[in-house]
This record gives sequence, structure tokens and C-alpha cells, in this order.
Amino acid sequence: MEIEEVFGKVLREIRLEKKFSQEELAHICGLDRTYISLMERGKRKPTINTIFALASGLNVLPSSLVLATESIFDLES
Amino acid sequence: MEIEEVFGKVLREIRLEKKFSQEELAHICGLDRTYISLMERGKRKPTINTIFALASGLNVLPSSLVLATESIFDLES
DNA sequence: TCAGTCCACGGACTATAGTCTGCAAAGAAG
DNA sequence: CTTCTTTGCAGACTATAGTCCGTGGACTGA
Repeated sequence: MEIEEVFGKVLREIRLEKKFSQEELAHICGLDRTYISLMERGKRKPTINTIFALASGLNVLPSSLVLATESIFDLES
Repeated sequence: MEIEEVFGKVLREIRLEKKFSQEELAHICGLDRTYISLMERGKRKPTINTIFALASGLNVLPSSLVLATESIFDLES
């Protein structure tokens, strides 16, 4: 599984934990709804600024999103 | 200071610690020499995949690059 | 002086991040 | 059944990530 796919799964999991719809999260982060959908499905590779925006909207640390991603990613190799 | 500027400073600091030239790091990471230069000067916002590539080349965790960035970034706000 | 290394920077380019609009399908609820 | 919410997805678009070419300046050492 590619990095962006793992990140997408992490993103979706945390969003659902926080009970946001994709549209709500998009609005909070200042991003587009369809782009949240693309990221969650691993079709886009967010920039560092987008990662910070997502983390802010989800009220988690940017590094925790990356840490969760690398942890799952490393499990597979 | 913008997120990408802070990231650039972190990147440069770690690269110099590891005694790499920009060209060496670029080669190790599979990136372009001029692009390393652009990032270090805060002119580019790397994607999550690029962050992973840089971390791999520098032999650090991707999340540690982001953690260092957010720590400095938070200091300013 | 001269060669070699390192880096900033420019221009032109290709690939892709990210937006916007709209539609279809699935599920929940009245 | 209808209605509302949520999401996937397609297409067309703009902005920018990332590459590749080159030049010139600062510095070091022979």
C-alpha cells in the first residue's frame, strides 16, 4: 500500500472518531469536500501545509497524523 | 514565518548535521538538486511522499521532521 | 592564479495538488 | 413512497510541486 493510501485511512479513521462528515471537515479546514474524499481514498498526496490544516481541523498534532501513517506503513515492509 | 519556511530551516539543519551537500541529499532521495534548494529556502511545500523520501535519505522519521517543524511553528504563534 | 565544490537563482517545462459543479447511489427517517 | 444526508466520482479547470537545463558568485585549497 502506498503512503498516500495509508494516510487516507488514517485521515478517515480520525474524522469518523471526531464525528465529522467530509463536508464539515472540509469547511473547518478551508478545503474542498471532494478533495477530502480524494485524500481518504488515497488518490491525492497532500502537501505539508494541507497536513497542518487537516490536523488543525481535527484538533490533533500534524506529527501525530504522520506518525500514525509511518507506523502502519512500516508494518507492511 | 510560514510553515514551509520553518520546514526548510529544519531540513537544512538536519542535512548539515549529517554532512550532506544538497546534491548528495537529492541523489539519495531521488529528488532534484534545485528542488532541495527551493525547499530549504521555503519556496516549496513538499507533499507527504516527498517528506517520507527526505526522511529516508536523512535517516530520520518522517514524523520527526514534522514534529520539529510544528514545534518551531507553534513557538511563533 | 586556477580548479573544484557548493549553492542561489532563472527559465521553461511536465505532473499533479486542489477547486468547483453537478450527478448518482446508498442509507436513514418520516 | 418521499426527503435528507453522506459520499463517490467525473470533467474541466487553476495553481503549484517537482524536473532539467544552465549561469554566476563565494569559498577553499593547490
